Amino acid sequence: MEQVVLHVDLDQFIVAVELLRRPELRGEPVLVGGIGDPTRRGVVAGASYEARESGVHSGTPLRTAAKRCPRAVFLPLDKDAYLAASATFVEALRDRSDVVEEAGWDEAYLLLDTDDATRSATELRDHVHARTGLVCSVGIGDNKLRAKTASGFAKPTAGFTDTGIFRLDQHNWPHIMNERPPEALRGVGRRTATRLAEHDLRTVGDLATTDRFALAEHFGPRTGPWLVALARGYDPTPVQPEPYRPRSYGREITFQTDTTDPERLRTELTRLAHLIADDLAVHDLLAGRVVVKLRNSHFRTHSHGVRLTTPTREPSALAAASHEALAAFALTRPVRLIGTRAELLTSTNTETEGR
DNA sequence: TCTGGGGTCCTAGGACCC
DNA sequence: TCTGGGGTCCTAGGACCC
Repeated sequence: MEQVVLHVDLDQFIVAVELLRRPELRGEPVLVGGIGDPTRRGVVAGASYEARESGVHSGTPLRTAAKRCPRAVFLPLDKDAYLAASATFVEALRDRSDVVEEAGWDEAYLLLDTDDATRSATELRDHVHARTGLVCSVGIGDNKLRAKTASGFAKPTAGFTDTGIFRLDQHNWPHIMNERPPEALRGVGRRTATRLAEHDLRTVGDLATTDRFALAEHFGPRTGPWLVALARGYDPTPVQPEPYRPRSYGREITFQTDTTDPERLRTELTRLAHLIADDLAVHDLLAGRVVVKLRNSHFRTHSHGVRLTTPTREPSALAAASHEALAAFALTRPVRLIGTRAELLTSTNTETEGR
């Protein structure tokens, strides 16, 4: 008997949910994003494997996607449909383990005691498919980081296996990972990879053999050592079965055309503040601070916050605080995006190591 | 690449205090 | 008031993820 961490990741989740109700689109390049209109501002949220062959991925601007893949079928985002599918997915996982941690709509970690991890993973895939109609990839690991990384290799597009299952542990981690770029690590993006390259750290192996304290000098007291641990495949964070507790609720919108009208900004903030107030009321929560975010026509993002004198979820109070925060901006350039976010009262945060 | 919307966490730097 | 050093708290910005 051994205990393993499984990372279960639904394949092309958003598109897969759409195909369940539009089976005639199976095999076609399908792109989901925005309101389904590629002439409007927005990005791709879900791309079918056929569409990805044309160089379109999640995050690609819709306009660009339409140029690269003129045959593509564009569909609007249907958040409620994905939430419903996600709920069924998590139920299916809970049928098989008491320790399940959701990590977004389409992925989760779970702890499993088993005599045969591969067989259990296969059985889990079948069970998820039977309950949801969706296909998933499963990573088996000795911690969350290795399980998550493994599920990436288990994907049909990764070319490692056609079983939908891959295993990473302390024994094969260096062999599989050391020659790859640091961006192969979850948590290392392009910016960090560039900074690492400036220190001649170009592979996971390079990073794994670096002195943690030397790296702390350049990347900060927590981030430096954390990066080295990541490269070695270490991850002390436990699979947390406790329900997720949000720290903030926010809303933002991108204007179809940039605006310079301050009254329009205030009106928009009022509307967004009311939506957030509804969220807080539904969850019976109070805000302690409000932060307004603006993105200008140069795509530079700035924010200003206001502390609430008394914690509240009153729409008028959240709107007033948002307007107060807005007044702190210089407003020298046309505004592309405006948003506001309510930070919840800090419920005595319990310290956990890692990230 | 004319670049959404929802989030989380970390860091630097200033204010303030002793 | 020709001014050190350490600690804490807060804010804005940035990196990253799905």
